[in-house]
Amino acid sequence: MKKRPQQERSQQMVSTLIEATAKCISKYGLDAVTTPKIAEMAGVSVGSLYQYYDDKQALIEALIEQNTHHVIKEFQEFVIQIEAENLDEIVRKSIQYGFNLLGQSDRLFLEIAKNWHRLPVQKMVNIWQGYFLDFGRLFFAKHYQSHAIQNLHIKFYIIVNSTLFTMMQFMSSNNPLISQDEVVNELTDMIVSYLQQNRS
Amino acid sequence: MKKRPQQERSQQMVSTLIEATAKCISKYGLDAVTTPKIAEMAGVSVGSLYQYYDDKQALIEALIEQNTHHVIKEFQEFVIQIEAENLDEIVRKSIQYGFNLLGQSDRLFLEIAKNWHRLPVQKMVNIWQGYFLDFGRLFFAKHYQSHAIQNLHIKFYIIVNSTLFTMMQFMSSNNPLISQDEVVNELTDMIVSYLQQNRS
Amino acid sequence: MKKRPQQERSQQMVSTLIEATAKCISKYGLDAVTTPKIAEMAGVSVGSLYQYYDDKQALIEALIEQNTHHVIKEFQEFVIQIEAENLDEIVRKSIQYGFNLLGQSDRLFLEIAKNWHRLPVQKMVNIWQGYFLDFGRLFFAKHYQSHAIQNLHIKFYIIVNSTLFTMMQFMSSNNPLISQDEVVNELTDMIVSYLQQNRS
Amino acid sequence: MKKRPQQERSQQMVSTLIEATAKCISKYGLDAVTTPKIAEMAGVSVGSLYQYYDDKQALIEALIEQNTHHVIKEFQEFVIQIEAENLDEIVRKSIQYGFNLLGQSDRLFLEIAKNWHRLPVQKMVNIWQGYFLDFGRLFFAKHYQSHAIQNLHIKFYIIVNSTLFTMMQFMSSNNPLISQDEVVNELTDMIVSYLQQNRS
DNA sequence: GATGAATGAGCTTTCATTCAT
DNA sequence: AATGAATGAAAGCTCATTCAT
Repeated sequence: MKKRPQQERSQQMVSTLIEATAKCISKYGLDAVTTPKIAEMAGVSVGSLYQYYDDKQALIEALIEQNTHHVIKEFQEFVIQIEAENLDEIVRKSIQYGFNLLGQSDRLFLEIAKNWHRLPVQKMVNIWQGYFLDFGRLFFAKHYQSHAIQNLHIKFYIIVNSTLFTMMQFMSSNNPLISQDEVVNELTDMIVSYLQQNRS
Repeated sequence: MKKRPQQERSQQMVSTLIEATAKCISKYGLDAVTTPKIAEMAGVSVGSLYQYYDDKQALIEALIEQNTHHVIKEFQEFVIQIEAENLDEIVRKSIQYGFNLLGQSDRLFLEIAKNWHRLPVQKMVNIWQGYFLDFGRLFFAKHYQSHAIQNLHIKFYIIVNSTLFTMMQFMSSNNPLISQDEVVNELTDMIVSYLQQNRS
Repeated sequence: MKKRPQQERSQQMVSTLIEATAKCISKYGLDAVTTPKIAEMAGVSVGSLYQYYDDKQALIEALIEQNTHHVIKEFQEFVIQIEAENLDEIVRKSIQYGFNLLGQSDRLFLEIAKNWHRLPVQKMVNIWQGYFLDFGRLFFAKHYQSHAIQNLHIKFYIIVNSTLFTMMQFMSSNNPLISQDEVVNELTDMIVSYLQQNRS
Repeated sequence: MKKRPQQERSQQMVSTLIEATAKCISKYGLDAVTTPKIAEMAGVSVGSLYQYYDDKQALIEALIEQNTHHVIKEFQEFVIQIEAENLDEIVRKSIQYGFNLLGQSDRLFLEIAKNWHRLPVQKMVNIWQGYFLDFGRLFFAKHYQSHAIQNLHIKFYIIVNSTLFTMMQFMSSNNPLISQDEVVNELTDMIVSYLQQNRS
């Protein structure tokens, strides 16, 4: 961030700008977002935008970062309250939760997901993976003490990427031959069988 | 396509343009490709480009389509000559093949993969899935006659998307903690355990 | 230059653009010249400007260069036809010629002279100095054979810079206490006495 | 100036602003100086800047004026203590002094010199000339009583402008073929021979 | 008086597309 | 059919200046 705001209304401005950016991405898609559009959506001048962010990219990154933290926090709270000792159920509910997330918030998450490689989402993915990894270790320690799982970090890398992209792809293409429930079921099956493979 | 070229000269032009587009994407990246650059690379005028394609998008679509057919054809030939009756080996070799494909061809496939959602790749994915589906049915009919696999088309939808994106993500980010072999192994494990789940 | 024009009308365009740039500098001053103004003055679109020149700076440089060559050529022709074997007269007439040059052509030369250090005028100055140097050597060889002048290149460096800037300064400030003729006289005196110093 | 500050606080502010302007010109160059940068450098708000100066230009003018007075005063003190009755030596030492001035003080004087025409330097030049004129009259009255020098004010106009610009040009361009000492020598020669011309 | 957030006209530059030749 | 010069809307960004606090 370019400037550490010193008055309260600056905080307001930062919020307004990020919110406007989110709205613009939802409305126009990431490719068509422009600084004039963001400024207009925020009801401020272009100049103001550049008082707070070095450039357009910095603004979008701020949005992503803010969102990631928000989403992960919510997801953590969600997972904690899952009352399931069963891997299948945890996975299924998590995927379900992910679909809800992608489905709400207009196209925002979808746009982010689709533009993956041009956004600083790697950071976000790493956080997610780290989180899953911790969670996974705990879970497996508790339920499958006998066997430590090999390569857990690679497995989670593969699961996270596979799942996110398949979900995103499904959401963007409105495939009429497959229902969302089916995708949830099958993804769950895939993940669970993968993790339980070699397990007695 | 604007025009169904029926003369050899036109066919030649179409080929040249598509080839030039491929080279430009490889050289500059999809974002930086411009019609003047393509025309220059092809050694023709911009005007000619627009004689054969309505717009830039149409030209890129043509490239994708042509490429898909080409790649699938090559892949089919590759699969046929795999001398393996073992699911694990088939999957492993196919993924290996995919990595080779992404790795070679300059950046072309990688650029396509990364820009997935902005390209008419759905068509391509559908073709892939159709192909896999046919292949899968044959394979399972032969080896696991006893049990028809439920939801095979969904399973392949999930496998194709999961695999392609994970591979692409791996190729674009140069993750130093994970090796390509590990990704091949784990993806293979995931797919195989998924397909063999519920199987005695 | 960005593009080697391949059609005749391109040559026309290049001329038009340079001419328009000259007019704009004359009209608005170098600081206030903008690409839209140049394009408008030329009666073409901004885009055309960028087809022929990489950027605004390149266009201005082209103008300077063209002008330098033009002016030096004219000056050479002027000097040749001075029928004077007398140093004083040659210098006086040259300065007179310079004033005429600065005085005509709207403010163009004046603006160039004033913005000296931000323009690629060094090249131009070097050309001028080289020219003067050759001329000077010939002149002194002819008239003052007995004594070679020491440090002729430095002397010309000092004379060229002193004269050009004093003239420019005089032209821009409209000093009411000094007349142009007086400046011509005194500059001539200074130069001549400088060059004839130590001479019997 | 917008406001004649009569309180000490204001005097302080004026000084601070001018000093900050000088620092900014040294640091960024005249072209890249902005009012926010000046305010920041001064440790005050932009608003305050505009409380004391109508606009950026006025502030820079104030800096120039203050500096001129300061420099001239120092120069006077310098000249007084030159113990030389010889014109050559006085001129030489003065030019030497000027080079030291341009060379020190970061880029400030150089920037001023280079941007000559956009700054209210005329006033400064006039002051210099006035000073030199007085000095010159005294000097010539003392040493060359017999002949009053004609056109002394014009001669000094020409000398001041010639010298300042040649020095500035030399400082800004780092000409590798000419040394500073040579420039000092030749300028001195030029000025001295000019002033002593027609003198027995 | 002092602040500094907000402004917005205006700059340079790009590139898909057109159309006279 | 082929050409490529010309287009111009629109992008990202800057900064002197203002004015509500």
